Amino acid sequence: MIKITLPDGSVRDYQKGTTAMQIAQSISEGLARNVLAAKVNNETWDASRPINSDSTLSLLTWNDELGKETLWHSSAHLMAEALEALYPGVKFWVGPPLENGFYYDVDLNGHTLSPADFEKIEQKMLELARQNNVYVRKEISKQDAIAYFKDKGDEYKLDLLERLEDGNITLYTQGNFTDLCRGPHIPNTGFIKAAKILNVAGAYWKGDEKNKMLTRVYGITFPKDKELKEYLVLLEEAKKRDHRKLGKELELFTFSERVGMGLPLWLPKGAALRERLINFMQKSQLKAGYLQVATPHIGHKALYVTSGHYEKYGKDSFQPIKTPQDGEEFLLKPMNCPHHCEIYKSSPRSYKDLPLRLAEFGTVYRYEQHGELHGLTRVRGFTQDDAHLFCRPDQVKEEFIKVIDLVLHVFNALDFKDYTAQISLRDKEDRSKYIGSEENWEKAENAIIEAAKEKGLKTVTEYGEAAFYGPKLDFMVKDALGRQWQLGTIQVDYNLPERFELEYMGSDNQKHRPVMIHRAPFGSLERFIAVLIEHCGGKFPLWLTPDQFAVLPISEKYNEYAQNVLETLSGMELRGFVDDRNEKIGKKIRDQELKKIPFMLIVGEKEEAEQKVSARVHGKGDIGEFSLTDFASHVNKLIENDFNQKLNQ
RNA sequence: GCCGAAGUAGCUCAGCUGGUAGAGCAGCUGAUUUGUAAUCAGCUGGUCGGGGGUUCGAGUCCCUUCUUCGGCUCCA
Repeated sequence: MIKITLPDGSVRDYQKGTTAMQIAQSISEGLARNVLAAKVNNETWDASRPINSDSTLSLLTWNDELGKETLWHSSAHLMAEALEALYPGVKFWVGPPLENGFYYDVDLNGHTLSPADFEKIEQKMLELARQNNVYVRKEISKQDAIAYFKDKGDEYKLDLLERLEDGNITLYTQGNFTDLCRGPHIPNTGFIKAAKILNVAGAYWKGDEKNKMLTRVYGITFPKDKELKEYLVLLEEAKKRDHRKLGKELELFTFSERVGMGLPLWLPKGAALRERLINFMQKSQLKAGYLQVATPHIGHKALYVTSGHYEKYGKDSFQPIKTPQDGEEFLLKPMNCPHHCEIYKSSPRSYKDLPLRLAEFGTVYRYEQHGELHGLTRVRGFTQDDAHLFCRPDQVKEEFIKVIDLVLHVFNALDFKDYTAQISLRDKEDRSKYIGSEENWEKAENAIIEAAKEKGLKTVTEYGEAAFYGPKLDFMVKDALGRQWQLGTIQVDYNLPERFELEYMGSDNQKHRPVMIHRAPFGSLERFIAVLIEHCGGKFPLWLTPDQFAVLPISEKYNEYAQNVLETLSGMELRGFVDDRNEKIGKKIRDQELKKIPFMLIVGEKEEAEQKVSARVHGKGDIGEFSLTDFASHVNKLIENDFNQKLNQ
């Protein structure tokens, strides 16, 4: 007999070799019907795998992340089986589960796949699923595994096998499909009741652009058809929040082929929103002891040779601009730090001057590959809320922590709760990608790790994500469709001060080298606004929104009063406009609702007589009559409360 | 840059197997003077992304190029 400890702490005795599924059955039939996999001593196992020793056990269902993961992983196998049935000769690389669904990388062996084929694949998957085929686990010797895939002619699996240790190799078979796989899997294909192929895309084999491109087929499955329908509705809703769509609808920004791809043009409403964000940041920075500087859009090539950027990115940047007569080379600035280093150098610095915090909303230009451009989130010209802090080595941690506070202040003010703090360190394998001494990197990486720890940030650590001159703490936020983007970034840098030979006079009357911290809470204003738009679905916070109100006269007879209302409210620092089109009030309301204007102020005979407005809230409806001063204080109070509430969290 | 898909009026889209472009909204003009999510009528508007080709004839077929979309690679 073995002792099985369940999550509630209870201990039960079972026969040696009992499976999680049998244990589930012993608890309740209903539970057994929903068990997808099991966690045995903290390892995820097949529910059908015999347990041979005392263990802790939790049963995984669709409600567990790991349960979902297992179902989707098994679904990838099911899709592979369907693909193999439909397209003979396809070869398989890997097919992992994702946060939402799964994919499989396949070599279609000359076949092509397009959205028109999706339904066929879905149908095949469901047909196979209905066969309730069991996922059979089989431990196999490396030799036999190699023989199997050699016979099948699947060189990708052979490549995978090369790196696996003998004695640790398992195959899973369901129906007619056998895959090299660590598992675990759901008990049988019958758990998969709904399937949707989402899209296909190319993906380099092993993620290396020198390799062949495989076809990545994305899909998602559910244990109930209803859940698939709900998911598809959710996807549609998410698409409505896409900043590219809303940016057009709300007249925030546009692009022009003639101006050039990836070069956003800010329309008046978008520019106003941008300005407001800049003001907000400037105020926050002023309080935090920053000094505003301004530098030009180009810099001499020598500047970037010094910084190391030229060597690292010279080929992949916009190429130098030459002066007509002496052929001097200038680069569009891809970042502000070299300019700021020169500002630092413009005068001798004392230890008493530090930290020196130089801030600039600097517009920078980077050559992004054609296929990379994406709305406002990936562009070729963008504005950073950049600043560089020059400090003494003993100030690094404190300064770093202050910057974290500033970033969190900004995220809080804009209600960004769902972010990931990512510590981006060097590639463990390849150090050739970075400049600077081992010692400096050690110091910089430790500074970040310690500061993040001290602030109690929940972090994930990614190796190979550091900048070439230093490690970073990046704040990642997801867009409407779940794609993750880097917004805020903080970087500790011991290298640029060395390259620019930055110095300060210490209390010991000796020259010392300062440490630099690069930081940008928004990161890029363009990207930040993109994520902000998706985050609030175009319904911006009142303090930020381009137009806070629209005055809607009932008929043209009240246009003049409407103008007076606008002027009065504008005088009270509120923003809005008059909709004096020759339209009925219902039409005006509808249009301004669609434009997501927070307040609609309806004025007619009664309002004019009483010198009032009838206010209506976006998405809610009529909230009654206000005098103009009452309305202004109502709005200001809402803004104030909103801020206090958020910033006190 | 790579793989795949798409590009028709300012916007959203229709246009079957090739027979000389169509709707709604927006815009303009007029009527209406309106009370809480679309007043009515008329009009304007497109070298169907660009270039080349096949054909008697191309939005539709072929080639090429640009842009956009979904990913991959990259991201100072």
